[in-house]
Amino acid sequence: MRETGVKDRILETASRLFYDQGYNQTGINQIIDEADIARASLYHHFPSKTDLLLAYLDRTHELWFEELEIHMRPIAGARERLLALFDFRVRRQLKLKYKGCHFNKIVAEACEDPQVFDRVRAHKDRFRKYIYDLVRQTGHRHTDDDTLADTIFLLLEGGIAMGALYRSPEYTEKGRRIVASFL
Amino acid sequence: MRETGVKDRILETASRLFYDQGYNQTGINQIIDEADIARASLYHHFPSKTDLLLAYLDRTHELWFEELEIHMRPIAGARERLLALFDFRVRRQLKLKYKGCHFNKIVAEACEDPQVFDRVRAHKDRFRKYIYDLVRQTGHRHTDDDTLADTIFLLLEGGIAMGALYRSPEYTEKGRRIVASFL
DNA sequence: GTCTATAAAATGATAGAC
DNA sequence: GTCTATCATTTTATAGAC
Repeated sequence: MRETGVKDRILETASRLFYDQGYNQTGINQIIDEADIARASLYHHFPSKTDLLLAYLDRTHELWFEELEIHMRPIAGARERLLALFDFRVRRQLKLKYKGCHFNKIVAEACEDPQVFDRVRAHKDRFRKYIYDLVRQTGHRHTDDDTLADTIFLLLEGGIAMGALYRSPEYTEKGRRIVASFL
Repeated sequence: MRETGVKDRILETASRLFYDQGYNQTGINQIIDEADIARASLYHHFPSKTDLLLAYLDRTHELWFEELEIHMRPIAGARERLLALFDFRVRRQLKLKYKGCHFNKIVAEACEDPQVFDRVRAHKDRFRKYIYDLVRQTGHRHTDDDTLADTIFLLLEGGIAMGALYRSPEYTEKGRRIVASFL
């Protein structure tokens, strides 16, 4: 069993469990069992559970934007691309069974660790910038360039949160229709 | 020490800790210590930690709408009342130090208990209806009565979530400005 | 109803052999 | 680097005296 294989399997298993069950409800023992690795192997690669959490956030952040790029690649036109952000989120909700935003979930678990907050903020900041750039391309040259971008961002965040509660994409879809009426 | 006094003190202490630290990160022992009651007294009034959680949700729900009523009472006019919803949320964010929505936090902690989900949905349903009723009073007799209400609801939810992340009321305030431009 | 003592299991993390 | 055995805490919950 190659080292990288083991390390990856640990991180993949931990990622799945952290998202499905919650970080605090996932014990080290369960990760060891389900990844089928030795106890000491986990602590060799990740000295503490917090290190595993930070690696989870980094990995999820990377995968998130990779999937976004794949989704957005074939879509042309700033207006259509803005609406595609909602489609991207709806598709993810379906795929992930409406368990909400990976990052907001971790913040909600009352983790006070500043390293965690920094990573989550960095993730949201980057996505917000992505929206802002698209809005500018629509030709909306009003003073409220940013207001439109903020609206889209908040509707997406609200839609994901309510999707997790109602186990439904309907709020994200409502957000899409609202934005479509603006553009 | 009267029974009701003990029971109330347990629930008050648990409520504070569940919100500040998170439900899963709060142990029964800490509640017993900080409420300064006997171990068996807690289990007498609340047979399990889940019972305590359900009582917390019920209590928070009641207090939430009581505080909303107090905030809204002096405000006249449907438009002003709709905007006052944002002010109410901003004021709460300041008071509660930006720890987010009590109810969304519990859902995010990956509690699968249907009794929990039912209570959180009931809370959101009631607030959503509150918004819908106000929107109808504005005279907005468009087909998109509900769309406006949904917009307000989602902007509020997104604002609270981002408030918890950025420890700032700015996103809720942005939501207010967005809605003010509609009305 | 409240008390203390304790159970039974799970937690995150470490030691030392190989 | 991987293994097994184990530690010290902490977890939720119960028993039985008063």
